[in-house]
Amino acid sequence: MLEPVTLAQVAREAGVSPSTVSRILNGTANVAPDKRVRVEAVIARLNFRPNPQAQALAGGRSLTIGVVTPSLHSTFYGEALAGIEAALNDTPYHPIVISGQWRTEREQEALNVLLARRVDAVILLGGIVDDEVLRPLAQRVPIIAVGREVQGLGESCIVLDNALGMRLIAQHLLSLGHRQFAYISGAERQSDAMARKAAFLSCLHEAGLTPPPALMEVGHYLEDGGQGAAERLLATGLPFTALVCANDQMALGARLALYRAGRRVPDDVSLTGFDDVVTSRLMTPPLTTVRQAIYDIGVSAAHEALKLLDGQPAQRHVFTPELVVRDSTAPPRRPS
Amino acid sequence: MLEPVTLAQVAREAGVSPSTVSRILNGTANVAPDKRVRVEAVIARLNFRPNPQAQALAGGRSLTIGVVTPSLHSTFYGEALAGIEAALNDTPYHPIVISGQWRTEREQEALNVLLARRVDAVILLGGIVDDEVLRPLAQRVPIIAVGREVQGLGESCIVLDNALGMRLIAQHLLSLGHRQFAYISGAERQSDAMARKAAFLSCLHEAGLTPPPALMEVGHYLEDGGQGAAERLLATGLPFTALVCANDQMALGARLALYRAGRRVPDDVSLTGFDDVVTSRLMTPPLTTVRQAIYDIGVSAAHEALKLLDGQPAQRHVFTPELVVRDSTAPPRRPS
DNA sequence: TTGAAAGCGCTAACAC
DNA sequence: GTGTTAGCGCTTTCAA
Repeated sequence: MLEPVTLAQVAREAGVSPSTVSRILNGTANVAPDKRVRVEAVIARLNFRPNPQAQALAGGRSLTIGVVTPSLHSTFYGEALAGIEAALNDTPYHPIVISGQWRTEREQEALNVLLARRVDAVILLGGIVDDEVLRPLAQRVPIIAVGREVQGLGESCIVLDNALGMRLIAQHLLSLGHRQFAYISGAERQSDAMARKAAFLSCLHEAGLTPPPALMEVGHYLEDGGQGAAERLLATGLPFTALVCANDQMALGARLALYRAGRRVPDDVSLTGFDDVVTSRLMTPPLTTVRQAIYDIGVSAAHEALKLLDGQPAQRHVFTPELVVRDSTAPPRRPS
Repeated sequence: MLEPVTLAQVAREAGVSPSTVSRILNGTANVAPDKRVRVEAVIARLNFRPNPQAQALAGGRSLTIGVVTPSLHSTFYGEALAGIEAALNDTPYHPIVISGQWRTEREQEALNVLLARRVDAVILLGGIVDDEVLRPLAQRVPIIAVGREVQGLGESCIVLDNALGMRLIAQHLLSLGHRQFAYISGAERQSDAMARKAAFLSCLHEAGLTPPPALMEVGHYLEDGGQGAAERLLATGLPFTALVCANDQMALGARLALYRAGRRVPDDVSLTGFDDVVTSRLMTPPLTTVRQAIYDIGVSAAHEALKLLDGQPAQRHVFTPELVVRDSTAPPRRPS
């Protein structure tokens, strides 16, 4: 195992002091052109890269940004991670990602690990950990929350207009003539899940409709949850011509339940999602949903983190969703 | 921003020297029981966690394992990442993941960044970077290659029996009575893609069949690639009753092309994948494929990396795939 | 068994 | 502009 080159070696070879090399590396101060040229040549020749651990220790910054995601193998959060990584690409910062695996205590531990690693900032993707936990943490490190409102975190939340998104879906289905709805929600403790559900219900109320409680199910935003919920909905025997899912992943699970039950989409049941993850356009039939520019949201989150680190104030973002009509919705066969 | 607790503070509060605290932390030497108790109490009270940067600098190990993945939002590699993360969970090591975005130069850069970060080992998931690049790297840091053979890397490759997997698929379709096949392959430069293709062709030859070259397409292992390839296959006008895809993601894309073309699955065309990613059982119809325990492969990769770091020799793993028959395959309607 | 002291590779005052 | 000098928080000889 070859030993890595150090800054001291570079300095020696170039006949300058370590500080000069450091200054050139960081642009901290002016350096005479001839020395700069000499040093840069040596750096290139030796293929020198500064040791980030040493930089972190000496500089008090670790040049890393911690990211907590509920899951590493989620189509949805995966896109956000890709956006974050891309946005950090041309900066000295690097993301370090830990998953909370949809469990509160794991998420807590993930945050602790990141703190121990002395990350310079934290980006929290969704997540189920309590606001109470986050607030004290925000005293130790700048936090950007994505897809959730954290009371007391001020402007550093990046959210989607969930109510608008769900209204677009509901109005689309209502205008197709649907009157009998079933709904699969995310978990109670997730603020965006509650926002979507509330918007759905209020839209229906405005149209003079109230879905029976038995047709309001919970699927925890996961594929399996959506499948189970759809199975329970079908088992009620209650009629519905449209099945509204609070995210695309649950719609995918629900699709399987409908397939197994022999219900055709959209002929027998119209199906909708929320998020427009990459795989939704590949479903059979392609899914009508609401586009949440999750990759861009990831990019924004990274930018906000960088701004915070640069001493600038964070700026609240509210992304606007967009209806994407595909083949999974159609007028009900027998309008009731 | 509260200042983190340091080892020196702990030592002072407990009335011992820093070295003693360090020894307790690392189990490096025996410590008198009473001091140990006192120190541990202080650690707990102050919620002290050692600074990993400082540990890295002083100890010469960064306690991180670099992971290079082609993509952060891939159902397939996402599972592997989850496996790696889980396996490292109860160790002092942490993964740091960088994506190569399916581009050689990015992958190279990812490896360089990880080296600069002084990772203690590297796990390379698939990837398209040349073996030539990997071999010198292996001198600087232990490397585990997953899903590809790297000549010269010795035992530290974890692979799947691709030939067996493809044989299972081909034999399944042949036994259903299919005689007219189309095939969508991964890229030329990926050794596993070539292994699967070779196995497919040899299986067909044994059955006395040779698919026309126009029905052998390339889809680069991605959804869009599969869709495009399937569109080109359909455009040839040549008949085929079974469409074999070298991975599930391409099968998903191909499914959309078939849907758009009005070809029913499996009535008009039987469709198969490879990998059994989590979403394949959720396709409409659920996909017949070959299961590659990718999560477990991730776990193994992490274990091998830990063994290497522990000075033990790596051990070559060859995982055995398993046929998973679902609804996307059926006998051809008009056996030709 | 324990403490003192040196040093990991770098940055940042501080002088010159 | 540039070099010298202290550390950053930890581990690890080396003595005691």
